[in-house]
Formats: sequence, C-alpha cells, structure tokens
Amino acid sequence: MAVTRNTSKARKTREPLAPDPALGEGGDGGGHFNPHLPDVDYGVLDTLTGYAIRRAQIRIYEDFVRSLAAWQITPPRFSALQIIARNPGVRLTDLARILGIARSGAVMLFDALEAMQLVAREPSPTDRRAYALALTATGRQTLAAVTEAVCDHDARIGAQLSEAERQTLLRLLDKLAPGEPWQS
Amino acid sequence: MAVTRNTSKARKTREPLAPDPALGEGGDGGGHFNPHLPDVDYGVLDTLTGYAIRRAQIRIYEDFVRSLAAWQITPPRFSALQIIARNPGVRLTDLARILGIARSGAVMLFDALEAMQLVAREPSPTDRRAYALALTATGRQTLAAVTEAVCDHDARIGAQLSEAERQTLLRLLDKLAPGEPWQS
DNA sequence: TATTGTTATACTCTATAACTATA
DNA sequence: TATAGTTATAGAGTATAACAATA
Repeated sequence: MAVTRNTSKARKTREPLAPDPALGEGGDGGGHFNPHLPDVDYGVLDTLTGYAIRRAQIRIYEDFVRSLAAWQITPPRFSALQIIARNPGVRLTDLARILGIARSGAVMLFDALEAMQLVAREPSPTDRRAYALALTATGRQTLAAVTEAVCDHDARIGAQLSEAERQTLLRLLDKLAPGEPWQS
Repeated sequence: MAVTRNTSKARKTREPLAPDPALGEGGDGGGHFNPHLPDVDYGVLDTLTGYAIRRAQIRIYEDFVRSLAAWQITPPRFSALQIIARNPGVRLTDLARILGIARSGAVMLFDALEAMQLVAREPSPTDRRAYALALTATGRQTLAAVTEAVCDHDARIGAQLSEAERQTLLRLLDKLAPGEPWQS
C-alpha cells in the first residue's frame, strides 16, 4: 500500500517502544558500564581515539535513557523531535538523511512518536506524495520539558569539565567528524 | 546443557557474522553519514556534548568497519581480541564485565571469533566450571596485522588534529567517563 | 546456595527490496 | 523514469531467564 492519507482506512499506529531493555536493572548486564576496570590491561585500546569515544558514548547513552525514562524518549527520538521542531515541513526522506538512517527507519521512528501523540503528518503543500512533518501542541509542550531534562543530563555528564574545557571538547570533536569522509 | 568440554560431542560453532549490514553501499542508507548538513537547523543538538560525541562515534564506527572489512573484524571483536591477548586466562564472565555486555553476549562474541579460528577455550587450572580464554597462533598473527590496520584507521580519523590536540581530546573524554556513574 | 557457561527466547534497531501513488 | 512513503523481511546485537555442572 502507499500513502493512505485520503482514505478512511485508519493508519496502523505503532506502539511506543520500550526505551531500551539493555538498561534493565534486573539481572545480568544490569549494572553500570565501567569503562576502566582495575587489574585489566586494555592494551592499545587505551591509546585509541575511537575507543575513548566509544567508552564515553556508552556511558552517556545510559545516563540519557535513565534521565528521560519518564518520557520514553531515547536519543534518536529526541533528535527527531528537535529536527522536526526546528525545520517545520521536513519530509520523512529529509529526516532519514539528516539522522543518517534508512527511510524505513525514519517511518518507524516517526510512527512511534505519532503513537505518543507528539507529532503528526500534514499534507505537503507542494508534493502530494510527501508529508510535511510537524509537532502537535502536545509535542511542543512535551519537547520543552524534555529539552530541559536533556540539557540537565548534558550538564551532568559534563560536570567534571570547566566550560572552557567543554568548548574545547566540542571543537575537537567537530574537527574529528568533518562533513566529508576521511581519505582511505 | 552445560559445559561439554570433556565430552566427545563437538561444540556447535557459530558462523562468522557479517560485519554490519548497516553499512552496505547498496541502496538506501548506503551513503556516508553527514553530521552537519547545510540548510538544516539542528537547534539545541549543536550545543550538546552528547550529540557531538554521537556524531563522531557514528563516523568512526563507519570508517572502522570499512577499514577492517577484509578481516571481518568489528569494534567489539577487536576489543575482545585485545582483552584476551593482554589478559591471558580471562573467563567469559570477566570478558562480559570488561566489555559491558551480558554473559550470553560474550559467549556469542567468542563463538564467532572461535569459528574464525582466532581464539580457543582452554581448561581453567583452578575452576572446572570455567575456561581460560586464549588466542590461537593464527589469532596472534591476525591480531598483529589487525592492530596495525586499526591504528592506521585511528590515525586517519585523528588526522585533522595535532598530537597535542589529540592528547587533550583523550584527556577530556576520560574526565567525561569516570569510573563511577554521574550523580542523579 | 552461588557461580560459570550455555541455550532459548524476545525485542530493538537497522537495512534491503518490492510496492503504490505521484512527480 | 525517478522519487516519497510504506511494508515485509532479514540480520546483528542485546537482554532476560532457565538450566547443568561445579564451587
């Protein structure tokens, strides 16, 4: 089937997905990731830029999901909400490209947010194939609160750094990930 | 079933998994992730430490997998090989804790490396329940070549940075991800 | 009773490919 | 012919829970 906007058939909404079972406190991998256990020789891993970033990313992801659990908001969902809020009328294809995921993934991500009443598909004024993605009123209110929680989380993870250090970190990370791929 | 080490029944070896279909050049998400498209308003995302790290991590992961495709080595596989090489006799439970994954995941990861003839289970001298994990002769040779390729990759992604900047980056990332979780 | 390795199962995420409607 | 959105399917990766052997 294709775009069912103008038919009476209700769209199949997807259930809001669980935030991330990887972080359940229950049993096995339940604890917190410790990036540097004592009595362990990490070898070359300790000298690699890539591993240092991976370590940080795991910890940040954990804290993000914990901090936003009450809203069922994960990092990709927050990114999508921000992009939609700041770029009104983006299409699903745009969203996919911006987030670096496949179009089908963008549809699933958006469907989850739609089931949470945070976003809606509006008709594109220029292309009858496409939708203009938008936040609902609820979505705008929720995003305001969520953004505050995300900024709190981000401040918490950066608390060990001075503001000057944090700016330096952002600048160096930006240089690390330029627009064009690195030369092979 | 439990530990079948001393029986004649052959263990079920797992096929080496494909490196990561997410990076296929074929169709949809096939291109390279561009962390900062023009004409897109990223809003608060541009100010978040967490998003900057996520951007960098995606790009680094892509380049890692591309660089190591010939060996079928992914970041988790490389980490596991390094840990086993530098900490002879670690058990599967140790490996899981070090890498921050569940024990069942460590088994699957190790099984994949075993199917590639890079590692082997040796009897633990002190605990008949456990194995002492070790590299095979092939594993040691392969790891030497793979480590060189990984270091080349890491140098490439850090090429935009001076060595002083790279050291600063590592130091700041280390401060960001300390041993203990951040205070809620 | 607790721990080690193992297996079964489930779920998330992501991709590829085919399809409909429209450009 | 190409593009937008959708769906189906498949795969990797991770988790939880139960189990046998051993501590």
